[in-house]
This record gives sequence, structure tokens and C-alpha cells, in this order.
Amino acid sequence: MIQLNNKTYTCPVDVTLGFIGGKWKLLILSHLHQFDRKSYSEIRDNLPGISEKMLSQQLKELERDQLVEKKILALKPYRVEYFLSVQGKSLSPLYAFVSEWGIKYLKEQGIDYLKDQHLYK
Amino acid sequence: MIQLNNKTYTCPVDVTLGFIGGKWKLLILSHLHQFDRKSYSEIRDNLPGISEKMLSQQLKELERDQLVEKKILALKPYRVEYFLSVQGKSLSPLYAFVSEWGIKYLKEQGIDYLKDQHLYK
DNA sequence: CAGCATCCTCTAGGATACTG
DNA sequence: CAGTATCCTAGAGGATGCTG
Repeated sequence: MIQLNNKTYTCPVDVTLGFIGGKWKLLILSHLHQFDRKSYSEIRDNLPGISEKMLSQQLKELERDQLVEKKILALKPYRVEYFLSVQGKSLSPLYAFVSEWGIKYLKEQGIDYLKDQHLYK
Repeated sequence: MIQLNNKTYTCPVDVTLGFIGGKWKLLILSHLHQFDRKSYSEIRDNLPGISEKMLSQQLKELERDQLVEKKILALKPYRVEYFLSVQGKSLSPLYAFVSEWGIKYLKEQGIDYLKDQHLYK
């Protein structure tokens, strides 16, 4: 067992899951990976089903864990943008692989995501 | 939105997460990746904290999703072994990356997992 | 040994309304 | 626009005991 920051992990995989585990983290991260910089409402609108509570909560945790950074663009009207930090970008191969794997799986099921992407908005 | 098997997915990442999401799946899969073939009790003992209910439930789902296969070795005494299917092995780069990332993160925190692995049993 | 069946807990996550 | 504050619930996950 690995002790770190008052938490216990069973193995390195468990450690990584501590950062990206849960229902939304990987979806948020891979969206930022795909679209570079996004406002709060852009992320929300690109993740159908997420509640505002979950979005702000997960973003806050991702900031705390230094995977995501926030930049305040303007105070009135209040505008921000979120983007992957260096640490967050170090997981880029993961976002890419998980997305590719999904696309490949869909293709095996007869769904051409890349071709029909406009249909899935 | 992508429709597949009566479920709705927001993007390919979401599709992949349908297979490996949750608290235990990736841990089970990466263990089988690391150790090739394992009996039920070996997996259980290598995943501290997992309940038997969770283990058998997750294994069953992984079998259903064709990421894991089970081979019955003997009937009395009943002996089985679990191992990654071809589909399960297609996620190997993921297991490797997630583990490597965790090891690298630990090293940045001053923990040399590979060197001190014997301490974490 | 490999696992169900039960029952239970708890918290991740959701709905809604409100604020700077 | 970008969030917070409350309140609430489903279901993921846990504990225990039993079976072929």
C-alpha cells in the first residue's frame, strides 16, 4: 500500500485514478484537450447531462490537482477560460487513446463517428 | 449524441468509459495485464479493499463486455483462471500508460515505487 | 475454491433556485 | 456569464453469511 497525502493507494494505477476517476473528469479533460480553451458555459454545453454543481465541483478539483488552469478574461461581464496545465497535458496520450479506442469500437458496431459527427451534436 | 445498445453516449470517450468506468474495472484489468492469468482469490488478494460482491460483479460485466475471459481449470476442487481477451488486450497501452503516469507522479513526490515495491505489499 | 444472496450505507451525483 | 447554496435521491459499493 502506498501512502500519499493522507490517502492510501493500492498501486500506481490507483494513484492515477485518484486524479481522473469519477464520472466526469476524463470527459472534461478530453474536451479541453480537443478544444484547447473553453469557457464555463462552453464546457457545460458540450457535456450533455452534467449539472452545474458537478461541473464547477469537478473543475475546482482539477484546478486543485493542477491538471487544469483558469484564466480570468474580464470582470464585467465576468469571463473566464479553462485550459489544460502542463501536468494536464502530460495525460494527452491518454485522452487520445481513449477517444481513438471509442471511435474504433463504434466503427466495429457500424457507426462511423468521424464521418457522422455532425449528426451527434 | 450516440445511440448504442439502448444507451446514450456524448462522445467516443464516453463510449470507452462505459467499458472501463467505475471504481474497480481498470484496476482489475491492469492487474490481469500485469500478471497474465489469475484465479479469483489471487485477484481479490491483490486488490485490497474490494468486496467479493464487487469483484464477482465486475468480473461478470467484464466477461459480458468481452474484455476478460474465464477458463475453468477443474471442477473439484473448483478452479478457474481469468485473463484478458483479445479485446481486453487492445486496451494494453492504456493500462501501461496509466501505471507509468502513476509511477512518474509518485517519483515526483519522492516515492520510488519500483525500487520500494516490496514495501507496498 | 469460487462465488451468490441479502441487506445496508453512504456519497457521488442531480434538481432547483439564487447571486456577484 | 459564471458560478453557489440547498436539498435530495439513486445506485454504486460494502459487510456478512451461505452454497456447490
